[in-house]
Amino acid sequence: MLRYSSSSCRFAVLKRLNRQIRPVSHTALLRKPLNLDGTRTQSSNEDIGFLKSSAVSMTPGFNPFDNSDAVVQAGESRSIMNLWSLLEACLHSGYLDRAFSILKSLYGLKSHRNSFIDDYNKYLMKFAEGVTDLKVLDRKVFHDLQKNFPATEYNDKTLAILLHNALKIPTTNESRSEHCQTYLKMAVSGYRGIMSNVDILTVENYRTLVHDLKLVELSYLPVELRTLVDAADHTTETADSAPITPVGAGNMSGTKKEDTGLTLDRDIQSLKKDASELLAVDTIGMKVVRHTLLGITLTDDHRKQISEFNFNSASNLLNFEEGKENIDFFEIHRLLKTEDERAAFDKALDTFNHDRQHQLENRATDAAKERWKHDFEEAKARGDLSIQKKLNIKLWEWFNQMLPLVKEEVKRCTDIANKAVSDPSLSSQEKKQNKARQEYGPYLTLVDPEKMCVITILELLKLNSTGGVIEGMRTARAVISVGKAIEMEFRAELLLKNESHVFKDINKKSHEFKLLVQRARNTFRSMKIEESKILWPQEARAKIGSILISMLIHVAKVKVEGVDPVTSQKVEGEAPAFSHGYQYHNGSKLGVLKIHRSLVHQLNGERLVAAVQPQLLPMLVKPRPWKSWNSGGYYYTQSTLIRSKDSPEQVAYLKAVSDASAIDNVYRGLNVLGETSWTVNRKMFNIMSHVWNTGKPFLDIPGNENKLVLTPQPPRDADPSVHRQWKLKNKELANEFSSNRSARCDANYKLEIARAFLGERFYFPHNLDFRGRAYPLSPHFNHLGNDMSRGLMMFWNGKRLGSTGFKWLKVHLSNLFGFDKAPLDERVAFAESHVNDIKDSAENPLDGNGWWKKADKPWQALATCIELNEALKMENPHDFISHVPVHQDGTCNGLQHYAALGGDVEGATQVNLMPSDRPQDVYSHVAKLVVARLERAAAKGDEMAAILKDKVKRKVVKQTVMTNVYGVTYIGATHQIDKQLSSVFDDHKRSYEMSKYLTKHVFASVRELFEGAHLIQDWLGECAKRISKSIRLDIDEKAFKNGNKPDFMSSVIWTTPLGLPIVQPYRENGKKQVATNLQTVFISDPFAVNPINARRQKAGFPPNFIHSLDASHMLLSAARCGDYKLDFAAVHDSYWTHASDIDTMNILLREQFIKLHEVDLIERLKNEFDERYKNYLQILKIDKKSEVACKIVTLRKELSQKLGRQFTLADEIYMEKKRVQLLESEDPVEKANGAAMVTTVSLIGEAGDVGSLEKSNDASCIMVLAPLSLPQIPPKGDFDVRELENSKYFFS
Amino acid sequence: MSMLVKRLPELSKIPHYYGYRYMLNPAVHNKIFDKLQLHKTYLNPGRLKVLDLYPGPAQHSVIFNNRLKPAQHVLMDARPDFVKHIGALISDEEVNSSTIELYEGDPYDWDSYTSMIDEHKVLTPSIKGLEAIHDEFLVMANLSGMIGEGLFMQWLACIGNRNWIQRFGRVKLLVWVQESTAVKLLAKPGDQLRSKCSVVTDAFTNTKLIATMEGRSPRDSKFNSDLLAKHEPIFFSAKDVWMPSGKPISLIEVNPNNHHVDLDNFDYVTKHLLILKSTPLSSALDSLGHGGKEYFRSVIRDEKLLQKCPKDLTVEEFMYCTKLFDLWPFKPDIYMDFIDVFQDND
DNA sequence: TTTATATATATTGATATAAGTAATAGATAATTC
DNA sequence: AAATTATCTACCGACAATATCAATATATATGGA
Repeated sequence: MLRYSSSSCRFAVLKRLNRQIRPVSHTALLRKPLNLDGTRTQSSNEDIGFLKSSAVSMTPGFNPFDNSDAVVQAGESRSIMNLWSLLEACLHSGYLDRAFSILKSLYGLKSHRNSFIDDYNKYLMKFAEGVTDLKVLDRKVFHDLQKNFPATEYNDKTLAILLHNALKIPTTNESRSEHCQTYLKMAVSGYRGIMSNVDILTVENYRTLVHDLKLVELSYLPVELRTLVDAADHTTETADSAPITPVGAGNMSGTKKEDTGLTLDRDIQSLKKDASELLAVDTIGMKVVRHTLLGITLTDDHRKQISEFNFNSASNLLNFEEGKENIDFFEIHRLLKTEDERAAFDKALDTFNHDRQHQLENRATDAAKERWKHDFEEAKARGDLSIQKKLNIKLWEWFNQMLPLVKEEVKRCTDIANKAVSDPSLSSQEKKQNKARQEYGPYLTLVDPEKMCVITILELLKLNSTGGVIEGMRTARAVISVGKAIEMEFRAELLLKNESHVFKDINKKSHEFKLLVQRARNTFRSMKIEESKILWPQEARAKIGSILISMLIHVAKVKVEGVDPVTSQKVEGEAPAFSHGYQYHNGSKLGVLKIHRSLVHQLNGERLVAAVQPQLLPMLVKPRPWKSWNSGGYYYTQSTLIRSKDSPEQVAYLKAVSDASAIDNVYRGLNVLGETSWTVNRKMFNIMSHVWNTGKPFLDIPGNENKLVLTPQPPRDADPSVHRQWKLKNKELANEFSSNRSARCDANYKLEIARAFLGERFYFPHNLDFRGRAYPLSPHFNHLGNDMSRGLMMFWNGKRLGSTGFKWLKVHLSNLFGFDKAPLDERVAFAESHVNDIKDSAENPLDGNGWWKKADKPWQALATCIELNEALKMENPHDFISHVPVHQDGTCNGLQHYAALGGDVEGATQVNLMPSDRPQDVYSHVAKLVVARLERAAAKGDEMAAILKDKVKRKVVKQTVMTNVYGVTYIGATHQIDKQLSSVFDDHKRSYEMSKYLTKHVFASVRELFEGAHLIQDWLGECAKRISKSIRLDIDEKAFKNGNKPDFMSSVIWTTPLGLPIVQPYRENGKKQVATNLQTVFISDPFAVNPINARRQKAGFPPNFIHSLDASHMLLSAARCGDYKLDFAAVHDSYWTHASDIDTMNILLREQFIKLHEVDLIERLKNEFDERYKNYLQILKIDKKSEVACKIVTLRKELSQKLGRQFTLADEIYMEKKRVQLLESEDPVEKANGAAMVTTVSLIGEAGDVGSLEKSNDASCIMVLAPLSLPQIPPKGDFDVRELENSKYFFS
Repeated sequence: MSMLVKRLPELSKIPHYYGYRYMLNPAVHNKIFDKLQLHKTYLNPGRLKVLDLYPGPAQHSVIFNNRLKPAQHVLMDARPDFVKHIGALISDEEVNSSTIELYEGDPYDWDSYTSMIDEHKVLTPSIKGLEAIHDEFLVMANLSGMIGEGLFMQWLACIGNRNWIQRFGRVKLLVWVQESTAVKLLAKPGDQLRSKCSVVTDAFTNTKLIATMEGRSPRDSKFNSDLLAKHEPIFFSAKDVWMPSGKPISLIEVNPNNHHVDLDNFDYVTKHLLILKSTPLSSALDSLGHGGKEYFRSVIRDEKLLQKCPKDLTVEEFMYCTKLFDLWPFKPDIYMDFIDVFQDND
């Protein structure tokens, strides 16, 4: 983005984008008669995000990197991030001097000047903590702002800090009042501006200002705090409870009534704390998680709340079954009779869960440590310290040995940071070490050493057998994981601290007041947490990770057995549990951290699935709604809206549009997804867990294999090919073993998490991949998982089936069986014809004849069978309360979007965009077309066609048709088809030949069917290619370092209909070696701006664009379903809701699809491109002998002579840049100068039709710069998207 | 022989073939032949069988054939253009040799040898003992192409294993390789490029540098100057080499020795130690397995050895480490020393 | 006290590593002479 | 400016080479004015 003129404004851009470019053709008029009447026009003009957002991201003043000078920014944005994280680290570690010098560096970065005050404020806040005299503080601020950072102005936050300290530092009342008044008077945007800094001021501060000093009116306070501040005043005075309205009444007002019903006093049955209940069913694995998950239920506080509810409302329903499992909230909830009761229960559960969620996210490491300690002490008490120690005992020992080392290291770091001068007496090695400490020291001193130890141990155990290492892990992965985990912990603590700050110095008086504070906290969590945008540099992560790991390596020992090769005696000894070494892979070294075999065996034996990231489990409460690009999801675990693959560019765009609140529709959709409540399907869980415990393979659960056994080595002098086979065989065995292991591990994770969430209500916070598709944040266990995960979960809320629901449930079952290509009534009939099978499957899932196992998706089928069976047992099945999500899947969703874009009538029909009595099956249709082609060819005497023509079935072409949307290449498709055909032909060579031939026909058939779609696909590809080979005028000189061809830097950027800016992240990977304690690791610096990977940009754009559309469709549909209070979930192009709501959802999703495609998206995309990439240049080859070419050559010669050297491409670009700047100038003289200027580019511009001059193959070409021009939009077919309103099988 | 030169322009039509380069100056070949003193090994040429791999233009084959007069001389190549060329060449009366024959097979493929020797019995070398270099079998090869280095390393392993053609005895190899490969193979303790393959070369063979290409400026060879002094290779000009472009090449003579090496352990130890080639053994040994540092420090008394870096170690010292490694009760499983490549099916 | 040169140290870049090219082959980008 | 050589091969979620040394860039010290 260039900033040519300061006066350009968003409005102009908006207008440009909105203009109608594609003339409405006659056919279009015919197609869209409704366009002429007002209602339609209105609906298509309604902006769902695109217009506003694209305008923001293309305003000339906006630069993705937040500053105008692209040359500087690439370097600066990186150093800013590094300085920030270092500043943050230094401040939290209390290195104020160093922090100040960092501040100076930050001040030195001009591009950062505007937000510098925020950094200063952070510093000031810390600085003030150590100040005991207000005057000192005043002087400091004055001096800094006048002398040190004269170009900076204070803001309201600065004042809030001063105010806070004026209230904190002991002084006379007069002086205090005086100071406060002064600060208040200095307000930049009024008292409100100062008062809004709840992260600085505390409730007590507010109270003093309002009630004691009477300097501020209550109404200037943020609305959420007023009640509390008022209440704080009352309680201090009366110590008695005044009736208080709950804070954050906004979202709770509906339930206020129950609140009074649940008075908080009296008869609190203190329930016995019973730790053993947690362990009863425990296979030792997952204790950490389980403890974290379940342990929190133990506190009396929680029980109190539950029991209060129990006592008052439904005493006979609450039933703590001692010694079994956690409370089955789901069961309780399900059995409640009235809506009121449910609401009350929900509310109590919510309060309870808010607390648990808090614990879950914050106390994970402590919980693990406690577990180890507990086991250790138990063993000690028993006097059981056998050689084969239990794992936890070992871990506890390691922890205890590691801790002093870590503390020592932290101390050294602190010393060095404070001393700063290095002792000359030290050896060069020590000096080097100290230097390194200076770098990582600040990061290492942020988190409690105890926590760091626990994190290190857990991370390493978790990484066992990852990364293809047989008994261990990759070092690079390990150090970064540990570093990241430390950072995460730090950030969680920080968020926690920030949150508590406002409530810090409240005198907790009464129970009521405490509760009030509690409530306020909860609202605050979703309200006012300022997320940090700071990320630690990878380098810092790797460094502290390696420090910690090397300390663990040093202390962690295991008992080992071996055989003395001389005496053949068994020998026992002790060896490090972890060992750092290397392995080769294809001649590249790979750092590995091996775990000793005895420990690996122990880990397998104890089935420890160490610490699922406890921060990333499903949530017990509704996720924090998305409000901005980095605020939403978990409460204390920072997550960003988009999983940008280390692409600061997209983040910058996102920030801009997010700040302009242009993507609220995205948030709405995501929040609906997050609000869907789930629970574990207990029946399914029991079945699976039974199967699991047998250890035998079952469906997609692999069996339990103990250890890897390799084949024996062939004799030394066997032929080399024999040796090779042996090695291959072993690799295969290892591969099989480890993939089996990881599959089993994965299933184990799923089951353990499900176990922990039995009877719970939980939610999935979502975020987006870079194209806008939504994914749950929690890995392992979520509804995007495999059939097993999906079978394990169901909606928390139940809904009565009703007649349509009953029907849809049957259809669903039929679909799960793969019987989804028939009309709906046939699918219903299919289910009905299997009533007995359903009954048998549901009642004897494992011992019966296992009909359900034959389904495509057996686990989900079984879950559905169970529900259907229950329903059928009822007198009126329609009364059955159903929880199973029923799916509606788009048939080839990518093709559906393509067909809508391209307007192919035939294609649209085949993917069910057109109403039809029967669902169309595009794969069969393509197969038919291919056969037709082959027959024609065979008739002409083509032998291959004759052989193939009766071998082409649906299955043969399916994958290729499917992947065609993703831009599968000819060669890739050949492989796919070869896989199918290889069973037909025994000769590999021949089958490959046939595949090559057949692929051509399949491609041609698909192209024929979706002609418009393919033209669009090609067009998208061509655009991407040209864009990624275009040159920005303000290109970095460094980009020219290798010759006359610059590195291309522009990625394809577009805005989705919802306004989400997408930046394709494909760049060359810029990994570098970073030295750590253990080894150097090869990692990429996320802030490096590398040249574009043009190939991937091109190949990725068509599918990504389509995906961005289907993502938009999904989010729109989600939001709509949210409006209708449906429980909604989605897996990209499969939309889920209750059986009874399917009809509604079907209407809504069609409506949204139409809305999405009513606008000519392709045309709009072209406009956006034209706007965004205007003034970009491309390199063309044109005919040497053409007139323009001659002119250019002459000009180049002239300029070269004037310059006295070769006139380079860089010079040409620079010259053109000058011209454009002049042209866009305000000054008429400059403008005229610009117009008069002749550059090589302007010559091309004058020549007009450049395309005709293009020559690619001939030697008689010269390379010239031309303005970037994109190809014309391909013509559109006649399909009208509104047809699908009545298409039954569009989604089904 | 003059006709061979005549053939050159014709040859230049053959497309570039993955980096292979051939010396095409008869004079140089003759010089090389003189230097090799092959008659000292092959006292009875009447019983000598020669296997010539990737002969390409086969100029050297003809020259060697004429001077060595072996009983049988098999050229193995599979590249169509060269096969055609060789076919024409051996039927040319000027060549005048009844002993040269072509076996069409890919020398890269292990099966080519088994089928040629065991199945079709085209070439049946005698089996000789390990006390001396095989005196009735000679293998020549041109591995100057880009796959050449890899193939040579495998042949080296075959020398260790005594399989492949080395199962017939200690068979001498005359191999054209890229200069960089020769440098690697011949690196001595202390050299920058001392690597596993040079240790292995030292351990299994007695290898000599016979000829190498002159650098652009004379004597800026990558070879160590002591090495040049010791081997006194023949220097030839790049102009005598076809293709005109490509990397410089060298000719080495490999004489397998009668080794007694604990192959697998030796392989593991050298491989791992040489990763940290400039780290003193006292630290580097730790990367051999859990507790490596402690073990080796307890068994190696020689402090001076512990302070040496792997790149400075002699073969004997590596053997010593291997021995100690073998005696280590807690040594790691050396057969699990590979990465399980990440690959997902379907 | 200031500027120029020399030396020390940090950063960057190049190269080697292992040793069947997984069972398959064609298009296209990159590099080199 | 042509020919050889390398890369990649369907999208996303996804998950990563390293040791060593030479050469260059930057910082520090020194010396001279």
